[in-house]
Amino acid sequence: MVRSAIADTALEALIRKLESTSDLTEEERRAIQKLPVSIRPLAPSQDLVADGERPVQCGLLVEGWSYRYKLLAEGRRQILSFHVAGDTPDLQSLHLDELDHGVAALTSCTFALIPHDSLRHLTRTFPDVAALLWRETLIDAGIFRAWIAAIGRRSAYGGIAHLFCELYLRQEAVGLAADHRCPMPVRQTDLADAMGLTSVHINRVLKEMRDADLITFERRELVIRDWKRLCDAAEFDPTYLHLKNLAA
Amino acid sequence: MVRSAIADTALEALIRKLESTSDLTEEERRAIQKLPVSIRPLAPSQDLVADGERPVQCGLLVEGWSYRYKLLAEGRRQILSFHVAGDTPDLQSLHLDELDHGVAALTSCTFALIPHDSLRHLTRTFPDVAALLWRETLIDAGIFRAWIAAIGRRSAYGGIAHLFCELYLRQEAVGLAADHRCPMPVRQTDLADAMGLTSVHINRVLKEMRDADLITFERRELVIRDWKRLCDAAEFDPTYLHLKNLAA
DNA sequence: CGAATGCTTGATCGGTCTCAAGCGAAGTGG
DNA sequence: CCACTTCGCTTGAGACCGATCAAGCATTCG
Repeated sequence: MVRSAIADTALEALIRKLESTSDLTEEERRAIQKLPVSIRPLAPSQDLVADGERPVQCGLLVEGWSYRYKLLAEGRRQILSFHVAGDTPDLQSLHLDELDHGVAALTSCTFALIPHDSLRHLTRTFPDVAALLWRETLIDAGIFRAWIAAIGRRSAYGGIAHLFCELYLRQEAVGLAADHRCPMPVRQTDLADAMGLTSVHINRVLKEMRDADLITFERRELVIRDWKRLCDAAEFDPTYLHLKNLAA
Repeated sequence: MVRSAIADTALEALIRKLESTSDLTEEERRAIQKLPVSIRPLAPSQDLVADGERPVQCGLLVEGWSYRYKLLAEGRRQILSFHVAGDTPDLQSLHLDELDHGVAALTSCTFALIPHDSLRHLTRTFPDVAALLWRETLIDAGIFRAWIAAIGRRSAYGGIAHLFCELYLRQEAVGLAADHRCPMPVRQTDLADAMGLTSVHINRVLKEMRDADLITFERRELVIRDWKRLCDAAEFDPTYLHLKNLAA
């Protein structure tokens, strides 16, 4: 386990995320800060963990974007969620041995890896910290539920709008975005695999949204030109994200 | 809190479910048995909890079927999951105050309600029990992920086949099904709202599956006439259910 | 018996897919 | 510094899966 500045930064971010919901005691904070951490940089489309693996550690995303995915026959891919700094996309491996999906880097990104052993010891010692981590996985599940409704009962237009609303708010919540603009380093094929559509159709819908002056893109950044109308198009209700400060 | 035979039965079922994964100590078992429980029968399509509510208890399904759902404009409905005896469809309310979806009865059914306070006390006292309940919610999330891939990147035929595979195995795992036949009290509209399709199309696909001699229905019971071919059509991989005894 | 509910089927429509081609930007190597 | 390749975005034409609208039928239940 290498102890580095980036490791400390990662754990600070984790603490801040947990404290955004609830207070930690000094003791709990210290215990988290003392977690052993190793750093793992990933190149775009490289796997953090593959489908079927049995990880012995959890990845905390420190920088860049990653995504969860499943592969099907004939090269079909379903993206299950996108992740930004502060997320822990394989936290569930703490209690489910075998992974039912892969986690890969969307952009170049950096993970902080925390051994299961240490996390289990932490959660056994501090039930309140366990509850907070549990809560993180529950919010994750809420995001999946919203994703199901986005794909299942929304038009392509509405579903994509919903995704944009979510990704903007999640980034705003952790200080990665403001002013209705946020990083959006996804390719149109990624959007397609997220929404269960083809990239050709994604392209046409995005053009429609641009023509409607809802959004624009500026160098891998999403610019939301009319937040209210975007939310309406998405039938967006942010409850499921369980954010404290809903500035937007 | 009424103490009744059905309450004891409900908690026994919960204990059996938790023990199917891991062992409980005598003390833990006793603590669960002592949980206060009230019984709540529901008529078909009646809500256990509505979207936006802040429950102060969790429902353990004792008998019958229920489902999670979200409503959208113009009467659109997305069903997020189906539930059978032993499931706890609003367990997440233990750590997420506001519900982001409704839970309703599909058939007449019975819930055992356990106060959050008692569950919190239990999980704080017994970290291993907390871990097991946490695990339940993680499997739930895995089911959502599978559902996303079923809707997003499978044909109607494949998606419905996937749903049937899942619902059969989940029932088999808790002793509610065997011999490739299981209760399936869902109407075609329910299937439609689960898969993001119309009931008309569901009807046609079911006819196709019957014609292919994959399945039949006998009085609200699904009969799987060719498990292997059904799994193939579904591209079904049961890993995500994390079942111990995969007889099928 | 009538009403309600859910299943079935037909005809037609439309949203999304498929196949195909062209374009621009960003590397990469000579 | 300029081919050359690669990758992602864009657009068109035609096909298809699933939606919509509509009607009839069977079963259940009051």
